Amino acid sequence: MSSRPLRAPRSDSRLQGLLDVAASLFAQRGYAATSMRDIALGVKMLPGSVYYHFASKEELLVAVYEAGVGELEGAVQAALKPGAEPWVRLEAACLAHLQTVLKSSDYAQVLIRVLPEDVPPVAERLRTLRAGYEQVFRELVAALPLPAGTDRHALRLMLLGALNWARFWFDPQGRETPRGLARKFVGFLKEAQHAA
Amino acid sequence: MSSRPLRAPRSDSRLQGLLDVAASLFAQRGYAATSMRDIALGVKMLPGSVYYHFASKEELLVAVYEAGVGELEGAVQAALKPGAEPWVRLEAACLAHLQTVLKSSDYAQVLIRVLPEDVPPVAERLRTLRAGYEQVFRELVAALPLPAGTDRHALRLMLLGALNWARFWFDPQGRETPRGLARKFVGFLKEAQHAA
DNA sequence: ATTAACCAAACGAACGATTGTTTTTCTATT
DNA sequence: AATAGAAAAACAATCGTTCGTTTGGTTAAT
Repeated sequence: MSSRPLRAPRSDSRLQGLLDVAASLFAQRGYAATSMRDIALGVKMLPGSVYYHFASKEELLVAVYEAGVGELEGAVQAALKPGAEPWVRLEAACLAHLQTVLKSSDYAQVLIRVLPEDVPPVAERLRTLRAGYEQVFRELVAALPLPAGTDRHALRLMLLGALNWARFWFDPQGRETPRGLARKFVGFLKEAQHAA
Repeated sequence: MSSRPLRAPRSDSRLQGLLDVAASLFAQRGYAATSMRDIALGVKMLPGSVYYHFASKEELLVAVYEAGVGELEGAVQAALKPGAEPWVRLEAACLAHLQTVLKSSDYAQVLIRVLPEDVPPVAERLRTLRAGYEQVFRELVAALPLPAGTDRHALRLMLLGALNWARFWFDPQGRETPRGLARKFVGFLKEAQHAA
């Protein structure tokens, strides 16, 4: 039954704008320092009206987190050429990650800025979302031709840590570019001997 | 005149306890999510009494930050043997940094958890404090025997990023140890060729 | 020795502002 | 006529902070 598909949400709905502003503020100020009023005013809504779209501040954050994972996964997948060498693929993924986090996406920045443990009621869902994304890097690192005994777990965490931390010092106006960083970071690891 | 030295501050003062609790809560929950009431209750004071010791929440954070820098600098300096090889010295510094941040010191964790930009009124002071500490790593990286053309700036930021990010995934109960991490992280970089 | 003065340290109580959220009412579109 | 979407107004709770007062120990003059 119910042959008619549910009516598509009104095209000019401000839901998207709401998410955008929330992502922007969460990314800029963090979760606790961002109020529902700030978000509402950002889309010229009244504070209470936000609750028509989201049941709580936490749920709003989860929605932003989901969009962030989506953007990151999309960017990384789009950058991965299937046939390429493992090291080239890893560098491409790092570049996509850096570009998304450092420039294009407030949503992706929230993934780095807001920690799951900051919001206990939804911490587990946030952790799951994040872990889902990081799975890509697990596979990329697993495919690397490395000396036996190399701790791939540590290598992945080192690389992701370096990438994520870049958010805190990277200056878009500066000389450093995401491309240069990705090349150097991966380059530092590439030819190491990795003695156990 | 007034030959007598000023009376020493009362030994059992609760100022230290106040700082300890503030550091612990800031490290655990972040700055915005920690209230002056939480801190005061932690030392069984009333909220207003905290203002006898610190003019504002921001100043309290600065004091914690200063103590954090002190602990980190102390730990790293103590770990550095003057004569040792550059790579050995770097690894020792990383180990000291990791141990302090991951285990012993709430104060040091605040340096990682609370970003200068989170507290605009004192952001510049926080940045200065942090930069002062990181100077040690500048020197350590500068002393490394590396191929000409290696970007030491990027190498330092990669290493520090990896170290700092460890705070977000490290599990004290797990198999990984600070010592093992320091050895692996530095090891990954040590024998790379670092093509420009 | 006694007392008056002082001062660090904290209490107790409140301030106005802001927080996340709820409820009820209105309005535009279908 | 029905409903999605937002306005309007308020709720209790909590926020950082201020202020007048009290306490207890130390110092200095009697």
